[in-house]
Amino acid sequence: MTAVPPRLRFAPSPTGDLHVGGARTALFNWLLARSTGGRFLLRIEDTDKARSTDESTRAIFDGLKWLGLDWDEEVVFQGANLARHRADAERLLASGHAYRCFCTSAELEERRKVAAAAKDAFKYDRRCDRLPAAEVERRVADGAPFVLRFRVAAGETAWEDLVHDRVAFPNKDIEDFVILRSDGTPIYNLAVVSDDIAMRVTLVMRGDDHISNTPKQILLYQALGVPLPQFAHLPMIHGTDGKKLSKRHGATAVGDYQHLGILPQAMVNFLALLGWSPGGTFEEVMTLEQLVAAFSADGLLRKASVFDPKKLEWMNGQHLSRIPLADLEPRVTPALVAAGLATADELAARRDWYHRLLDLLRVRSRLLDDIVRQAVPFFREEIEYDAEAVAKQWKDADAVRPLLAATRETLAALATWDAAAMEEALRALAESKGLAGGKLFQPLRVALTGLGVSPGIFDVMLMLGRERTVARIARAEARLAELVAGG
RNA sequence: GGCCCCAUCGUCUAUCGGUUAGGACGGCACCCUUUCAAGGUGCAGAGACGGGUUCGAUUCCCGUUGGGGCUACCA
Repeated sequence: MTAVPPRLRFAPSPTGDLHVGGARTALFNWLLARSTGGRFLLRIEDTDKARSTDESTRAIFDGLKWLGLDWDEEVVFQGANLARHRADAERLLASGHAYRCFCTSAELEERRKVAAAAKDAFKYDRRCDRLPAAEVERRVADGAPFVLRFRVAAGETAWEDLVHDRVAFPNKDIEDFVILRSDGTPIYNLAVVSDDIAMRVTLVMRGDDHISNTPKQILLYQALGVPLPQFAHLPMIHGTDGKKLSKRHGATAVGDYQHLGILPQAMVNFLALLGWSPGGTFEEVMTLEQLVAAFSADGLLRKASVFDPKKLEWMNGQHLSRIPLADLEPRVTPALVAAGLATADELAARRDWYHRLLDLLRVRSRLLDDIVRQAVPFFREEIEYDAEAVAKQWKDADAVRPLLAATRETLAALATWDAAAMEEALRALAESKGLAGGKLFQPLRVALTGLGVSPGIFDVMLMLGRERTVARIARAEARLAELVAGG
């Protein structure tokens, strides 16, 4: 690793939501900064005014904040640095590293088409670089529009990549790329280099789809007389079909996962293990703090990985069960409120009860929504009976009804309302009827929750309280009577 | 087409020349058990292919194949 703490940056263009690929890039930059005492900077690359939007910028901020990735200095908006970009381009022109090109995009496109038809690789032929000085002056005087192209010298451009080791490009394969548009605005590679220099970025870590940009940027650094940063190119994240992650793979924005009920802790943990490994055998479920402690550029992998939603859900279930209740509560409360089950005030008023409920439900949940769904019978006064559960557990209504009645009476007569007392009395009741415990507990579960699935039956009754428990059983008896009557 | 990157179970990965190729997710089975989860145990499942180098290659080199990325006056 670098001797001095590195300065890293995440530089997305605000042309859409923060995607998981971008989030992973941001995460690795952040992780490396936090684990080395370096700095993590954020730059919004909004030089493409046509595609950049404020909503996108906001989505990026929100996504990063949700993930818990904070940045260290003022956000840099690339569009604000136009003057410098332009000055750098002019400097390159003055120093002879760039030249004016009068070819129009229409002409270029035509030549590209011709080359494609002939199955030739198109590369700008430098015709404008061969223009006599007088001709160039004449055209400029005439007001002819021109772009600035970087003059790529012969040779080879290579660098020692932190993840790929040595990567090299023969300069003959790099065309004289445009650095300044005819309207005086900078092209990506120039803007990036100019800004990275200005921000004193020492380590550029980004997706490996940028590998082919790197030799161009290196050439720019050299022409500008500035020492090179280190480069690290991260492998891509693919969809289950092996192709680059895109809309047709379903949820790809971090916001999508937030709404699906994924915890940021799980998202970060899952993403961290895509393209990075601490090596050896290790516990996969980690907190952000543990990730920071374990992270190192040495563990960066080069192979593209497939985004597996199944594992993300498992990871989420793990975090759901492990994080402090105090951290879980603020994630669940809004969902409960949105579902109309309770108000935030009501929940706050019986916080102990609420926390006990969360503790009961989170173990059997993978997504936040699973908690909400299971919480319903604990909040609604009137429960609904799940048809499947009724069909299975209340099949023999004539037998179940008296059993429930006896259960109700037993519970109502209990000296104390605690699990041990319930269990002792109910098991005794079942035994007196010659039944296994389950034969009593299952119909009771349906009576209390309307569902075939719930936390342990004694926990359910404890959470419900004696009064509601008894009332629900009575109501179930009535419902059973209707069923027998053919209702 | 050209250039570049990549290649271990279906997926995420361990292995830094010598292992019965290990773990996790998912799948299956069993255990626990009042249901569902969680947890525990077990089973199936991988070095793309061909050449080298070496006493010995998953590991190093070359090639083939396959996959991916880039190829704009987008970023």
